[in-house]
Amino acid sequence: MKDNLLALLESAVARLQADGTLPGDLTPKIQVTTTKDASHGDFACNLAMMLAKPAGQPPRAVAELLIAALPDDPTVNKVEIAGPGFMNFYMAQAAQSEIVRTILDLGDTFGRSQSGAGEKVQVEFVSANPTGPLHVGHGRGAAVGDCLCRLLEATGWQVTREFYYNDAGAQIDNLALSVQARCLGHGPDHESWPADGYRGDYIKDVADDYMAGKKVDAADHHVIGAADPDDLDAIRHFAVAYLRREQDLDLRAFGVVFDVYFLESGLYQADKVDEAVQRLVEQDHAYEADGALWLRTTEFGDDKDRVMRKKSGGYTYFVPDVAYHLDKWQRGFKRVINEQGADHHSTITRVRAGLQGLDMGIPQGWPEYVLHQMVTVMRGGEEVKISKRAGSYVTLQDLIEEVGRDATRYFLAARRTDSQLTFDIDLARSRTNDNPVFYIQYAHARVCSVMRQLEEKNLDHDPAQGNLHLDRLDSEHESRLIKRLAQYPELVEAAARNLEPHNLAHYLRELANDFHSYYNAEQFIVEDDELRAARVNLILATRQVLRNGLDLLGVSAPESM
RNA sequence: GCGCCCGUAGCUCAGCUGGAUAGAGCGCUGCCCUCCGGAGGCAGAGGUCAGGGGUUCGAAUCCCUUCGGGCGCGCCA
Repeated sequence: MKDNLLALLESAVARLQADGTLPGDLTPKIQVTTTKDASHGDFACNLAMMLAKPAGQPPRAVAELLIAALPDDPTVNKVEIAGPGFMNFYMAQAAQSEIVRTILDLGDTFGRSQSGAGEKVQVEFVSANPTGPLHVGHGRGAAVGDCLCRLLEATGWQVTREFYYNDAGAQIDNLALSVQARCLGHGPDHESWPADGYRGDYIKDVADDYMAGKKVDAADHHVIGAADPDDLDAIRHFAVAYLRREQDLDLRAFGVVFDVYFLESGLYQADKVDEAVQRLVEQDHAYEADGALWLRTTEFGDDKDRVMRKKSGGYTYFVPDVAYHLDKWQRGFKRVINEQGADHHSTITRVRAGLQGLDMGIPQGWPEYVLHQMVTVMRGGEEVKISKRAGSYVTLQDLIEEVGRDATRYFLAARRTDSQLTFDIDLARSRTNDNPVFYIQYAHARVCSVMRQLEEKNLDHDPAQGNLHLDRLDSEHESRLIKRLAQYPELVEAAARNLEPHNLAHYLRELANDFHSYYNAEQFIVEDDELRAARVNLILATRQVLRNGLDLLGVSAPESM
C-alpha cells in the first residue's frame, strides 16, 4: 500500500515538474507514514511542506496542486489536506482485504524480501574465549546476533554465522594452570594456586574429567583426558575442548548455531599475523620506538599510536584481530557485522586503522559494529551477581534454566543495544500480561484455540470463502488490526537495515495487543457463515504474522499454553 | 582529563532517522464473564522529553553547552 502511494506521489511530482509548476531540478525524498490517529486517515505525507519553499507557495496550496496531479487509483478512497499541510490518505476497503488475502497466500514467506539480493554477509557474535561458561552478556550477544542474522536472512542476505576464539594466548595458559592446580587437588585458596587463576567451581569439573580420562566431543574438538597432571599441554587441549563443548551446549539450548568456528591459533599457524604486520611495515604505517614496533593509528583517527609488537616480542591483542579481519575480507565478505559488548569499543578504531594501513582497498567503515551495553540481572528487587558454578557472574545457563529459552531470548533482544539492560527474572518468569513474551504467545495460542473450537462445533473453515467476504471486516478493531498486519513487511525491512532487532519485539507486543482487544470486542464464531469465514481469515492472518515474527526472534509460537 | 553510550510518566521502556494533542506495559483508581481460554479487555489519573542556548514552517529527535549515570582509555586480552 505504502509503496503504491509513493509511486503515485512520484508521478504527481513529475507531472508538476513537466508543466513548470515545480522546479525541475528537485528530487525530493518522499515520505509516507502510517498515521497514529485514525482521524488523520490511514497514511500521511509531508511532501507539500517540504516543497513549499522551492515552489514559492504556501504548503496547503502545494498540497492542492499535488492532489490534483495525483493519478487515479482504486485503492485510494480520498485525500484530505490537514493541519499545516499534511496530505492524509484514506484507503479503500479493497486495499485492506488485499492484505489479509496476501498474508494467507504467502504464509511463512509473508514479510520476507529480496533486498539483500543474495549477497554474502558475515555476522560474528558471542566469540567468547573458552575459559569459562557463557554469561548474561554473551547471552545478550547471542540473542541480538542471532536475531540480526534471521532478519538479514529474511531480507535476502546470505548469512554466515561465525564464532571467533582465542585458544592459545595468555588467558589459555592461565586456564591450563588453574586446571592443573585442581588436578593436584588444590583449591583457589591454596598457596600454589596460580596468581590470576580461574576460581570457579567448573574448573574442578574439568580437572575431574581430565583425570578420569573422559572423552570430550565439541563442535570442533575431540579429546580424551590424558589423566596426567604434569602434561600441561594435554591439560590445555582438554580444557579448551571441554569448555567449548559447554558453551556449545548452552548455545544449542538457546537455539543458536554457528556455521564457522575460527581459532586464533590458526592465524599463527598460517603466518597470517606476521604477514599482516609485514605488510603494515612495507606500507610505511609502522615504526620502531622504545624497543617496540608501533602502528601509526593516529593516521586513521586514533588519539595515539599503538604498540603492535611488545618489547618482550609478542604481539598486542589487536594485531591478530587485524589479521583475522583481513582473512574475512579475503574470504570475500564485502559486508561483515561484528556484534560485541560495548566494553571493547576501543578496539574498533585500532582494527579499522590496521585494515586501512594494509592499503588493500578495504572500505573505511568496514567492518560494521553493533555494540551492546551491559546487562544487570535482578531478582526480588535486588541485583544478582553470583553464580555458584562460574563464581563471579550470572551464566546464560542459569537464565535459561530459570526462565526458559523463549523469555530469555525475548528479553535480551527487546531493548535497544546501546542502552543498558535490566533483566528482571521475576518478570520474565511471570505468566500474566506483565510479561510480553507470554502475552504474545498467548495471542497465538488463542487463535489456535478458536480453530479447535471451530472443529469441535463441526464448522469447516474454508479460507477461499473467507477471502470472498473480507469486505465485511469494517469495524474499528478490524481495520486497526489489519493496518498493523500491513506494517509487518516494512518493519522487518527497517529492523534489518538499521540492525535493530528490538523493533520487532515491540511490534509483536502491539500486534498482540490489537488482537486481544479485537478478541474481547467481537465474537469470531458467529452464525453468519460469510462473516465468520472473513473473521477467521483475519485471525489466521494474525496468527501467521505472530508466528513469522516470533520465528525471527527465535521464540516459539505454541499452539496451547 | 579524553573518547563512546545513556538520561522520556512513580518503575521498565518505545518513539518509524525533523512532523499533527509525546506513546505502551507495570503500579494506582474504577469498570467488563448466560459469550471463542479473565493467562484477557475498557476507562481514568500521572510529563518542564535532565537544564540552558541554537538551527527552521516545525525539535524528544540535528548542533553547541552544563549537569547526572555507565563503559573504555596498558608494551592485559
